Amino acid sequence: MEYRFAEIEEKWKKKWEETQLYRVVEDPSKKKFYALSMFPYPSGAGLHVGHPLGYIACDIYARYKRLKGYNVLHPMGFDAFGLPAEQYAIETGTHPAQTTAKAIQRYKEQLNKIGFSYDWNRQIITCEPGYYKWTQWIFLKLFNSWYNREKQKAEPIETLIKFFSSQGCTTEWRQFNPELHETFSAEDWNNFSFNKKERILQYYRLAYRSFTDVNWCPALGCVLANDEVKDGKSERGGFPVERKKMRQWSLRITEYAERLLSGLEQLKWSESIKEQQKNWIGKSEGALIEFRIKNHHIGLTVFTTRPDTIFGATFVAIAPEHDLLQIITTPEQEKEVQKYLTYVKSRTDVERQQEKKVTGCFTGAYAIHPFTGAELPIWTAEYILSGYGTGAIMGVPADDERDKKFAEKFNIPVIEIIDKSMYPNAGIEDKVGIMINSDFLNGMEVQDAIELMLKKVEELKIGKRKTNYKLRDASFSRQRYWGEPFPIRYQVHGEADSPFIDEQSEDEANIPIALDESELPLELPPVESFKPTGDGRSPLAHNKEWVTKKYETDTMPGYAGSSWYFLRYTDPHNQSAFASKEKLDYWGQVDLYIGGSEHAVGHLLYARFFTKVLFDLGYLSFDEPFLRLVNQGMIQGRSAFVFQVTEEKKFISANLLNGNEQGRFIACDISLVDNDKLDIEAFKRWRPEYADYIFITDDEQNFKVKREIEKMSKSKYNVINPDEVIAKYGADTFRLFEMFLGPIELSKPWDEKGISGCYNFLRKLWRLFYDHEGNWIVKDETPDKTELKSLHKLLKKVETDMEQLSFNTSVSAFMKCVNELTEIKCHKKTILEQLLIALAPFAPFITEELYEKLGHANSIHLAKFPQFNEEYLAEETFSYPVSVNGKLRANIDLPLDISEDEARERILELEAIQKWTDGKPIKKFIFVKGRIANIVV
RNA sequence: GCCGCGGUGGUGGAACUGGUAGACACGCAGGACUUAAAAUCCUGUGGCCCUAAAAGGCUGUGCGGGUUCAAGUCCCGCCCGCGGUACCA
Repeated sequence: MEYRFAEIEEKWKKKWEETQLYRVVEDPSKKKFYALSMFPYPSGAGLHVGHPLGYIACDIYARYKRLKGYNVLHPMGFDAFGLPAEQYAIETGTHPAQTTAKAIQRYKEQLNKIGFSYDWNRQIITCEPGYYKWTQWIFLKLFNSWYNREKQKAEPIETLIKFFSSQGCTTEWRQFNPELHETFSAEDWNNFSFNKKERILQYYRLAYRSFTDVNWCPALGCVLANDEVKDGKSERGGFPVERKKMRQWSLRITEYAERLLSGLEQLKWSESIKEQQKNWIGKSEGALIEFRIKNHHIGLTVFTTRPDTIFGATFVAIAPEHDLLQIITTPEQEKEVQKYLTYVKSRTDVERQQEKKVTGCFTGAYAIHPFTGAELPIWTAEYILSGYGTGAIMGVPADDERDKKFAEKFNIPVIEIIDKSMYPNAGIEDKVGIMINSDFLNGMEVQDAIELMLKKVEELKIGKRKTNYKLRDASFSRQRYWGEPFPIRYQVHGEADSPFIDEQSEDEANIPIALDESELPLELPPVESFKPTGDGRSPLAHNKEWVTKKYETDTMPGYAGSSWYFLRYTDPHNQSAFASKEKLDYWGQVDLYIGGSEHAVGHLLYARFFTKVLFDLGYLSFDEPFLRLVNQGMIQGRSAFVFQVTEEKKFISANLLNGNEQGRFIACDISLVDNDKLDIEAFKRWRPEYADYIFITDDEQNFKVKREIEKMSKSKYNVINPDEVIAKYGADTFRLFEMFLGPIELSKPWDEKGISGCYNFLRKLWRLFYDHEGNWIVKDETPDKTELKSLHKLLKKVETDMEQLSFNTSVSAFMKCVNELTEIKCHKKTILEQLLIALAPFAPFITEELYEKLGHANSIHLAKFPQFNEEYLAEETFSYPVSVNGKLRANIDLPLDISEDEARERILELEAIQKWTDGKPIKKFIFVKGRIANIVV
């Protein structure tokens, strides 16, 4: 009987579904394990071979854990709200719900072919009202909470209201938000109107609406979060992004900066992802220092991480957007400053990033140096960012690269303050050296000077220690249709009190009112057009009923639903809670999370934030969602190109090109290429416009294409569809091969050449059970030592590999074991049975089939993973490599339990020893038992 | 620039705490079977030298140094590649 994978896989897919083999329920008698793959966004293009890599790895581990006796939660679902489906809807008019449903169906079909052990009963789809009801519910929790800095946790907004009504708000109050610019007494508070109170509360709510700078993408007609913008362009589509002030929703993630940072320590994540999150959060410790302004009563506060360098400060610079700029600019400089501001505004973000010009303008004002009393000119410059620190700096040209350039350009004096002669390799900004020209700091090491200056500044009350973070609040509204509606309605304007938070607002100037939980889900209504309105409002504004009801017309961003989906899997059908406490407590944190590293600062940070908030509010008993994170590498495609000669109807084979030809490379579909050879006729059918072109072939009549490794994508015609691979070799081979390609973290091109090795392996395995004539050749005999050793060597290897997810080496070990068993003609049942169980996570179909043939009524996937036994691995003799001065000379078999002295005797008895040592006396005899023997002469 | 990761045969990649570098697979070469091809099986396969052959020798993990009886692995100084990030004070 031959190994007929198609039949086998069809048979078991059906059976598994019928018997609900992978259904999992909470079972307190068993230890739980939660293995999760990042759920996909189902695009119309379907899966390519790169997508399942992480899923397969996760599935192997989940299956392994199950064999090890764990109760394993291994769910799958779909991230279904988002831009691509909506862009498609705008182009075609098809409702995104339809496109999405179709794509999901396709994805599921493809996934099921690969033989995953998902419990599909737990499937979740983020765009279904049953799911997004709870996304909305969580939004309400965010809206109705504030961050208590004293207790370092989120609390219901009621506690803040209670505080205000009994204590009011003073500048001394730790929670006082300087953005508010307002203090009040308890009595004031109690007399405030509803709108006024709400306006103040907006400064504390974890989800709040404000008028702020946002990344506006005109082409997409919507706002983007910082992590959705790359190099001044939108991550999706690559459209230019502008800075714009808009009224919109944000999440106060900045309050969690410190916890998001310190929480990383305990996590088993890759260094690179942790590092990326750390950089994104961007903690830096320094000081706020106040400079008095000449002829003004106000002060100017700067942020610096180098207070020690203050004696080197020769100017002060503020951001062009700084509030004080207009106030301090002198009449003489007024014109210049206005001119400069016009210039700054004309510069787009992209321009700013590409050409970093040193520009600036003197304001005419002077700051008074707090120690020397010197008058420092105040400049405004575009290199000072309004969003970071205080938007103002003290310029120290001697010790800061940018300040130095600035001073050089505008002829500002430099005062050297640090002697770095002791550190010849130190850069200008390195925190080393001895202080000079710095009054009471002179002679000190930089590190000590920083500390002393911090103390001094606080003592003199001209500043204080301050920790700054780069992390910004997360933009949370999208002027889009295909997303979760906000459970918010606006209070109709028209009352006496001030409109809304920002005075600039012009329309629907209202206070946002949270819907009641009982009103959820607030379902997404139908609209006539999916096009953005063009005036910055979402397509929901087209829906009259929606507008009449004063609902928020923006929708939530893509990451809303994906920031908590892992919690919903624990209890996906719950109607009365996002998940029950018991189930959340049982399944707890995700033990293993596998997904792409592109989510390093987006999804992974938001998910941690949501988890922490829910933890603070008492809904969870853990505040980190993902204990261990593994990022699978990308599988790249090998794109193919044909060379077309300029202005001639001619293509030239790539191996004939010498680089002097004039022409261009045209991407060609890789399905038309076999072993770099193009099927010319097929190419002409694919691209009829080239039907009458001439193809110059090489001596062997072959037309070769140029290959290039690129990201796999439909537009590059280099996509490999897993369905095709599975049809050709079967899912088991596909799974093995994806793992065999290399470590999962590694990016590598898909090269199908090697797949035959994996396919052959399975056929060799099959041959251990059936001979060429199809006779069953498994015997019920007692295994001997060699056979046991071969098996247990494998079992041990697999077990250690599993914990490191080092699946490529495991697959190799299986190959080696099967080779060995084939060689010694081992067809013994006990050996083969254990081999199958160990292999089951990797190749679930073939192992299931053979296991049944061995006479088992139960599924192999419910078996127990065989425990390796060290005894079988023990050697009787060991072949000691004997080296002289580190150079290997011979291998000598010695009994394993031989003592060191005896071994030395035996080695020294060897005749050849004289030759090796050249007759020189032996100085030392190094004897590493079980490893090596080395003689030093 | 800064941060992180890496550099091993023709290729993908192995190598536990420093201890016989190149497991496993592909590819390639030779052989068996076959009229032939495919498939399958067997043998060989880092490079160089020597040999009729066997045996043997030298060399070899990006480059240059160092520590050690022993270095792909540790230390110092470079080079290159990938990923992230950037007027963040």
